[in-house]
Amino acid sequence: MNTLIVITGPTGVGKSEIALRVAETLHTEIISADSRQIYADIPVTTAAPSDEDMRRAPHHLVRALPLDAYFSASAFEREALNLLPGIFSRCGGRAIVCGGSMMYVDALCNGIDEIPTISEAVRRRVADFHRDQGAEALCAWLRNLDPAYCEQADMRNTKRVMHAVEICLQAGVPYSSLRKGQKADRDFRILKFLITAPREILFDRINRRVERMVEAGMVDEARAVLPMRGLNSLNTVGFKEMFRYLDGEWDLPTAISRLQKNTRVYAKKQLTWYARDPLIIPLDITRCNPAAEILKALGEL
RNA sequence: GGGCGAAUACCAGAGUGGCCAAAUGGGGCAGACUGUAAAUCUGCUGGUUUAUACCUUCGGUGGUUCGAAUCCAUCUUCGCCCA
Repeated sequence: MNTLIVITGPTGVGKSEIALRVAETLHTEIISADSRQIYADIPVTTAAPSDEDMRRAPHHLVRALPLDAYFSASAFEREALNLLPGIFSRCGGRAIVCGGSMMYVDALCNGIDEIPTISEAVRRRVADFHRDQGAEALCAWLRNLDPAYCEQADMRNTKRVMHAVEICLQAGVPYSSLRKGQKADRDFRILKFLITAPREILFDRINRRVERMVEAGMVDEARAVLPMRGLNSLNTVGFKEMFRYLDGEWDLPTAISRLQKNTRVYAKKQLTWYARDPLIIPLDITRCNPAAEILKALGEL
């Protein structure tokens, strides 16, 4: 049976290097599960794999899309499922997925419900309604369209409420009727590893990595994309802080320390998400050699 | 030496007699999560295992008062001003 090796974990923990080592040893390829590294032109801020990394092992879904391209967890699922058969056949039945976008990994491992893609017209209609009528009216609208979803939804999370309304309008049926929550059957085995480190060590790595990013030209990268700041791909830890620096709102040291802090918060959020995954195998970088452990686990199959 | 001002929870900073365990922001902690997810949202943040409850807090000490972070006296420290 083919095996998918999933290497995930909080930002800055060192997933990429581990994935590279495993890929080199197994002569296989890496699919990136990263919602920001998939965009081209922002490699510094997203800590995307370097050209050198890409020479060490073939990468997929990295530095590939223009910043204004739409992408999502379900698009990732589709793209990854399309790529896997080729990689399995080229690489002895093994492939690596490496990345910290929790929902992407989830969509690939467990599947994600079939939901229509929202048209630009619907999106605008809902956004305009929210702008003109406010959040409460939006909730009332959703209660009308899909009372069942409202029972379980966090109605204070306006973005989710908007999205639910969009889906109801686009699909013509209540969103809740599309939410099956059914686990997908995959025709490959999944081995999922969580690369972790004690909090102080992880946070220290993050702080230092941010400093390295700034040295590597993060400010220039942000300046170059500043005119496109409204794009979702740039609604990202790193750009948010650098834009405020470029606006003159913060000085550089302030922007850097806020960026470090926001990255730490993001890492914590990732850890919270992974904590509830019963299938994930934790590998602490201070207590083992993760690449070796992964190879060992594969050998035991 | 004289005059004035300030001292509040991890930090900054409101509060100037009861509605104050004390606004707000930052920081910290915890959590949610099926479609742009590095997004978005939530809770906690003096102690007491629960609390519309009790206890200990607003620089120190001593007062006034039924009641003080808030008023008075005094001390300490820090700013500013006149010498």
